[in-house]
Amino acid sequence: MRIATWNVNSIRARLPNIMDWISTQKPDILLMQEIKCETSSFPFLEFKSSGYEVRAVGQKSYNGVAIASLHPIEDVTEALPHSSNDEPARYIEAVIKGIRIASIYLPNGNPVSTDKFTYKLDWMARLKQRAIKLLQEESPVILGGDYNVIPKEMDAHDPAAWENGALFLPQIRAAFQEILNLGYTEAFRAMNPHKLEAYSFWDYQAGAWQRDNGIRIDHFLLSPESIDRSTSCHIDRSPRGKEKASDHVPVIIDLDL
DNA sequence: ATGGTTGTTGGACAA
Repeated sequence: MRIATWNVNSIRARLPNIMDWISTQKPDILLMQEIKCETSSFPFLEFKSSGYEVRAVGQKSYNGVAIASLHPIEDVTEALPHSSNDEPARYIEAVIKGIRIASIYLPNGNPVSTDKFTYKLDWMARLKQRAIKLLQEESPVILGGDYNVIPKEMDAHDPAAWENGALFLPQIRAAFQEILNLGYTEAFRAMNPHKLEAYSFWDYQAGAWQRDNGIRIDHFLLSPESIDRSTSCHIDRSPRGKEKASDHVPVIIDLDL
């Protein structure tokens, strides 16, 4: 079982790249973030022709998350608990082959001195509550997506450039660590403890990709029941070098099921 | 310090 997460930065702008990647990697499940379209505008037919069922929750212009799967998607939840009606489209959760799996687009939180930062903290607190609830099922849980969190210094090419930002401030890293402390494992670092220059995002600006000035902010958090079944986790940076690339690349996890 | 880029849109805003 192969599961990938990818912030695609517009599903419509990225469709050829995504279809190309899917046809070679053939993930059983692909979690997507920043589809940047309303749910009704999602290119469901293109995915269906590649064998994928898709459940999406979108909105006009911004945000939006989706789950594409070769296997039946059941028991879909389209928002975090305690969301308001006008909540941005940042969370979708479902059950696939007995795995409870979520596609997460955690708020960026910048600028730090605005309500965007407090919204990020509030969102992380609500995610923690959901994570607690899901652990109680004592079954495989996989929370994948763009967390907008750089966990450690080693996860940034230039940590100093990020130290006062909402992706790396101690308060944010602590909130991320709180979720791990519940009993979740951040799969990439657990399975590649010393790997350096393993990034999942490079800004479009200032030649960040050419300089390998990246950060690792796209993560898989696994419950004990799912980390026990995982065999590897890696990042495929190759899509970042293509024409019309997203600024993020896919993170892939393989499981024995 | 500023600007550098991309996407959605048709001017900012978000990242």
